Amino acid sequence: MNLAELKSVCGACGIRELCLPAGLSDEEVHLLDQHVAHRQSVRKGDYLYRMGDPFRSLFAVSHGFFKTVLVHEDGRGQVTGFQMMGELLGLEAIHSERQVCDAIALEDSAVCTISFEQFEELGHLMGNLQHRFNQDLSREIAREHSLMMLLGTMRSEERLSVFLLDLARRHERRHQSGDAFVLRMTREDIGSYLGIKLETVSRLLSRLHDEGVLDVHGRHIRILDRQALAHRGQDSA
Amino acid sequence: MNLAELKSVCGACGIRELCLPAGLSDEEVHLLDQHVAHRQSVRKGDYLYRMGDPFRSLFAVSHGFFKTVLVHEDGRGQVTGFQMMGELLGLEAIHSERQVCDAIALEDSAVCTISFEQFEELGHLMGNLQHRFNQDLSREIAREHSLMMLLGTMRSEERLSVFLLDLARRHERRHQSGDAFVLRMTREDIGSYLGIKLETVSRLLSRLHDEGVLDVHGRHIRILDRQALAHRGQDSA
DNA sequence: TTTGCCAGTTGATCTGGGTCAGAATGTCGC
DNA sequence: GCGACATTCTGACCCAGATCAACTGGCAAA
Repeated sequence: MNLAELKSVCGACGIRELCLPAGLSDEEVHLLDQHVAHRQSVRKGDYLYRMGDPFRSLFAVSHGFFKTVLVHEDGRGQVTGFQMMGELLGLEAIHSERQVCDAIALEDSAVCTISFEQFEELGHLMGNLQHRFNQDLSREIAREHSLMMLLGTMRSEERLSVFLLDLARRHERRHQSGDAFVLRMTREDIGSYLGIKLETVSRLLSRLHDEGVLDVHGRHIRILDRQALAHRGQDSA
Repeated sequence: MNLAELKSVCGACGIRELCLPAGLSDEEVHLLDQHVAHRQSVRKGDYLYRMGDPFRSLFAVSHGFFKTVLVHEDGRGQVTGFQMMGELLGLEAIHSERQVCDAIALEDSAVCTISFEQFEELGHLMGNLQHRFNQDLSREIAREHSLMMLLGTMRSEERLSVFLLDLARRHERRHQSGDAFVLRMTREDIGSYLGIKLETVSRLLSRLHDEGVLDVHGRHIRILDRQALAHRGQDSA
């Protein structure tokens, strides 16, 4: 890879339309490229950042898979999200000088790092970029509203169904099969995210398997009946 | 009130430092004032906006009290937040053309309306304003992470305690007593927000009253023992 | 190959909070 | 002030999911 290629990371990136540059013109992407992005790899199990680290940059997942965990002072933790390629990490820390949660790679991954200071300057030059970014932040707020609804009103089977369908949708956006995919996280991570215990996750997966809605082999999932999955929990016992 | 006063709403506003203009210079506030804000009153029980309404403006609560409710297609609803004076409404809709939840006044209230299109232009002129706004959005994301933690890991007594202490803190920021205040919302609203049933809210309030932690008379609350309240649920049975 | 260790599954039992019901209290329009 | 309706409180019972526990399988280090 030569210097020119390094200088045009975003422009040549396969997931450009899933990531920050979505909707920007070639020229704008070029500007974004030149000033603010470089790559960094993160090994499975490693922390991209930890609560309390100084906040300087946003990260875009280039490839791989992350989870973010909010750790309470008494040691209890809650998984607040899973991030796939094209998604941003660090949005929740902008208001602070410090990271407010942990970000951990669930497989060998890479991120594009964007100095937030430079990013704000760039947003100032490029109204379009700033507009997209406002939308990204807002979308994250709306996503979390939905999650609050999930945690506040749904029964456990519905929570898991919603989770699996969300994963399917996100895989499809990335031109990967939404019907068959591999879970990158443990049953415990899923449970934490959904506000249920890992045993319950396991039991629910077994049940959906037995009922022919899913094929479950460890972390390999195949969705056999999306309709059935979509209706789980909300009406049926 | 004459025209000059009307033209300088934010500059003269008592809650200026709690609201969007926080941290801006007098000149910047003047610019914000002149271009984009005017007031609108909302009666108790009225909708400020409904899901599906076109999104054009942000709202800042000038005085009064609101709740936002996310309504699921099957009719189930979840209260996603309560907004006091100085707080912004509509952030979750920026990414869309439409409002994604309902905003309802819980008492006679007033809001300052800010065209989002004009606001983005203004942010472009005023990096400082844009920076503050990024922080506001980020703070909202972090707030919702905490709420996910609450909904995902806490027992009901701890949820209610956290809720009351949060209300107390927000009253104090507004130079109102954090020890004695009036709840503007029903037990059902509180329960919806906290992911528990109204009967449980009622029982918990009665228990905290009996144990001398709170004084509860209908919606009038007095916190008698903050320490006890802060430790509820996490260790004790 | 053995050993140890997670991650996951499954069963038995328990319990916090949900559900249902009814009484008490507030609040608002007239 | 009075009637009507909404909100809150309290009790009795129930159940979804937590907890506790035993077991299985896969994989990595020795």
